[in-house]
Amino acid sequence: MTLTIRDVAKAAGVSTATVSNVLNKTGKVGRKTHRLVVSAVKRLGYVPDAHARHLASRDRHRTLGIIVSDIENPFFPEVIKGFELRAQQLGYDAILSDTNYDPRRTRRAAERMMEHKARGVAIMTSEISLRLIHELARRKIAVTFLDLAPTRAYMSNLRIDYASGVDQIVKHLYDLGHRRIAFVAGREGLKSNVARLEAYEDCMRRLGLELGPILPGDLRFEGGMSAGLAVAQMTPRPTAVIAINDLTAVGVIKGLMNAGCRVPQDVSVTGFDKTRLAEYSNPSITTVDIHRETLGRIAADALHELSDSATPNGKEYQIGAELILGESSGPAPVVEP
Amino acid sequence: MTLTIRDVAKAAGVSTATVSNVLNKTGKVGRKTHRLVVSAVKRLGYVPDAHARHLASRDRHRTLGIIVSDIENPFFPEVIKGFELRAQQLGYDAILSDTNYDPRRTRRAAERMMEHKARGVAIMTSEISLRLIHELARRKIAVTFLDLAPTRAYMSNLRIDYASGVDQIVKHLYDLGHRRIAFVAGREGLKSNVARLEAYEDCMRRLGLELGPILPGDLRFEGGMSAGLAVAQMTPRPTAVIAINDLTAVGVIKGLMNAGCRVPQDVSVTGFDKTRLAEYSNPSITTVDIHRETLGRIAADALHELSDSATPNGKEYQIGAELILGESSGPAPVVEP
DNA sequence: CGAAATTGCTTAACCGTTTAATCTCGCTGT
DNA sequence: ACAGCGAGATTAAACGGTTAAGCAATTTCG
Repeated sequence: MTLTIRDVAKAAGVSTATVSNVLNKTGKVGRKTHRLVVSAVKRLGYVPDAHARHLASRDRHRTLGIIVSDIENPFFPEVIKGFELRAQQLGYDAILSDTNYDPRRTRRAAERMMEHKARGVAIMTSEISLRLIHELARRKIAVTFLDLAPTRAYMSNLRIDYASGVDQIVKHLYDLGHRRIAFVAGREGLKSNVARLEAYEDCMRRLGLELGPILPGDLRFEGGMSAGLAVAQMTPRPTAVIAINDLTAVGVIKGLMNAGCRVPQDVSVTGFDKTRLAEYSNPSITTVDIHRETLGRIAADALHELSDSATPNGKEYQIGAELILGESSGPAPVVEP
Repeated sequence: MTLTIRDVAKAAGVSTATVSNVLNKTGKVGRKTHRLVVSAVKRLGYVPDAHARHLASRDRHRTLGIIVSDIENPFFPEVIKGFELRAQQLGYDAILSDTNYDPRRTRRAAERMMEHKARGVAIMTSEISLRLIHELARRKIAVTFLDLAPTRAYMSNLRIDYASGVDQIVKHLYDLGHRRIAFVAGREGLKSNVARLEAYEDCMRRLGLELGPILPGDLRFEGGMSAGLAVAQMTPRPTAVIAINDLTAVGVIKGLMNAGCRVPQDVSVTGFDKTRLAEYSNPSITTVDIHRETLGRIAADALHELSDSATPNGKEYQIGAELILGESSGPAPVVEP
């Protein structure tokens, strides 16, 4: 019924093996025959069956998977894009699963990767159980994690250089004359958030500055807004606020403005992650870009390397971060007498 | 080497057919044997090979594809989410391809769908050639389009109700007392943009209003900003601006503000699409939500229906739109003497 | 009680490719 | 003229499942 390699073989007057050799460019086919086959393929509009291919050749055709927690989170699409592009370049078929923060769907996602006989899986969510990780390891499926520790066999770790990002922000503010620098935190459970907070504390200490007030946040607009309101009423008031992410920063700005503070004239505000929000909010936000597309690309590279080498030792990769200047940060206000 | 159904069969002391029947819940297996098999599967940690499954049973295991032009465009992630979720519920495996507006990659995407023997493909990009569409049709692969016409066999169309969305915006502004309402356009080639412009003209006419100035835009921040500047300098100045999308609206607001206009006291501004931008920009934007997740869900449903029925007649589906009130629109300023 | 129907399981062919092993020639070199 | 050799093609056995057909044991029923 469906068009198979046999139909092509018949049409070209050769065997299926020859057609296969042409399709896979093994170079074992003579010029004349090659032309015959190619033209038959064209004429019939033949497209090989991916499943049959995968099944018959465990090595030539491979797939790489990526599991994200929430495709709606603007962090991920760029990562996915980088991942897919690189995977494609390396000759892999890429499949994506979204867990939606749901353990059941996370389990399904991992199963899907196994079912599809993925060579490697980039796990871009922290909500994954050890059981699943072990199951992947047992099948010798390469894995990359995001900001997690376990660099064991078949596992590499992608570390985002939050410290450097935070350093750049703090130094930027310091250079602008800010000394009282507040911090609006995110969720305590999240490694990435904790890392940023620690980097902040670290950097402040190194600069010999007193730790500014550390306010709670929720990674959302609302949390930022109440933090902004709180900051506006402090005495002495911090002259700068470092928010855990852009969305929080937008909230902080709104809160400050509602309380009558000008940004950045009275208070400077910075974000993190360089979302579109940072660029288009009003004022635009000074933030940190953590090369997400690069992250995706490196994940693919890492998986490729792991699954390719005979001795699959995990590595640690660093993803850089870069300060992006916006309108939300400016010189510290001159001290009142 | 890899764990196969034969290993499970051996471990459970039954035939592979029985294992298969248990796995597929055909109900042809006795209770005792069933338990035996299930426990063997658990014990060994067996996961069936998706490729072999697909190959062996062309009907039980099916996949649905979705092709988007740019996963970074915040419009798509939600659509994808709705699509994947529904596809999963209907028992399909969903695969995604991103074309990045590149015809070559669009071609690859379509080929991938054919290789994977997708039952249906939701095409969420307008950059697709007729050749490709015909190739899909020839293979009897169901297809859904976005705002395109050709409702033929194996093809359904998803129509976003832009008219209703625009109507709601115009009426909302009208009710607020606005009479001079400008429009900032997008790209001329895009159906969706044209539809919005036409709906605007239509609605203005029905309300007996003079068509406000129609300014060029580029779907981007910059275009919006220069439009905003332009509007600020007009006499008489429009009291409201309808932007083709949220990003443009943000630009318009920035432009207006830079020119000394207050939003919404002097000029009201509205967007379209309800992106995060609308919610978090300052002021937040009055916009139109076009239920994207629903769009994805309906796409999956449509494909399911097409590929399932014996007479695959294309249908037309409507996706609703809903006005979302923000801070960027308010009562028209009182007319100066 | 024996034939017929039902239940539960196995056997083996098949899905559409790839690929190792094998075969067929036309050439080379002696 | 002939053994030896490649290049180029074919044959057939996988790959890991599904499923129609067949068979054995048990149940149903006249």
